[in-house]
Amino acid sequence: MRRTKQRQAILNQLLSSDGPLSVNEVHERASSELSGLGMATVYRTIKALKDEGVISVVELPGEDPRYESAELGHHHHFRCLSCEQTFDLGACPVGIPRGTTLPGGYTVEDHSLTLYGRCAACPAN
Amino acid sequence: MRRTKQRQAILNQLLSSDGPLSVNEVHERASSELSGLGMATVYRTIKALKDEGVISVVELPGEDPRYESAELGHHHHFRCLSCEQTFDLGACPVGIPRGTTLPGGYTVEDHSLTLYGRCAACPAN
DNA sequence: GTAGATGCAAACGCTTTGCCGCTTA
DNA sequence: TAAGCGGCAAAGCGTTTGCATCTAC
Repeated sequence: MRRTKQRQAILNQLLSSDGPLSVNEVHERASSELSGLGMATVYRTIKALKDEGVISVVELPGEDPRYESAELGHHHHFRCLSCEQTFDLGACPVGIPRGTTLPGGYTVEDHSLTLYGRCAACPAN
Repeated sequence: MRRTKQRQAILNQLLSSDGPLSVNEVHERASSELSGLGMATVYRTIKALKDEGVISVVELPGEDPRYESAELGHHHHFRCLSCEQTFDLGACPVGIPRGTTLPGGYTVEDHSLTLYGRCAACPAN
């Protein structure tokens, strides 16, 4: 994979963010670093980075897919209802180990949790 | 709202399912009850039922929106990785009350949890 | 009889693809 | 200098809308 200024800008944004970014967010932020950046390039580059395993997809309920470094392990996300930014969280508060069987015969292999509320920068009202 | 056979069929499917249904799933199932049912009708009817508060939207990560009876209270969903059906779950295993503040200053108001695995009807391999 | 509902097809918005000139190694 | 990459514009695809016809009330 070639090292171009477009890819540099896109990867910069993805790796320096404190939460996963959508295609639009990447485009906005990377454009301010490199104006004229095309949308198609962002789509193609994100796809390539994903295929190479550099970034991974974060799917949140009702949101466009977001992308973040693939280095991060199992973690969940917090979405601020005020500023609509999405942040990474550390701890996992879900006490359901792999292999647990729930009433109804559902065997759990994985889970996805998203928390909603207000981030530190957004006042309570 | 008028009582037509199309709406009857659509509502039937939504209320009798044991999990939320996507627009496509509603269309498939309702079509078998009433062939010739148009996609636009399904979209329009679902929108109307939602606006009236009869059904509510269920957004799962990476999935098209699904719809289910609005009567159901706070609950979560289980997605079978084998048959790709989505089921309602009863208990909520997330021990984070509203108002909890997490490290980083995130104040939690709500959450969304989806479990993945195998349903009772799908053998382990 | 009439307002509202349906089905078809066109419009729409976002993502992907084709093409060709430009750039990196 | 040659394969890869970027930008533009066209193609795709799922959802929404306009319109004429039909139907529940």
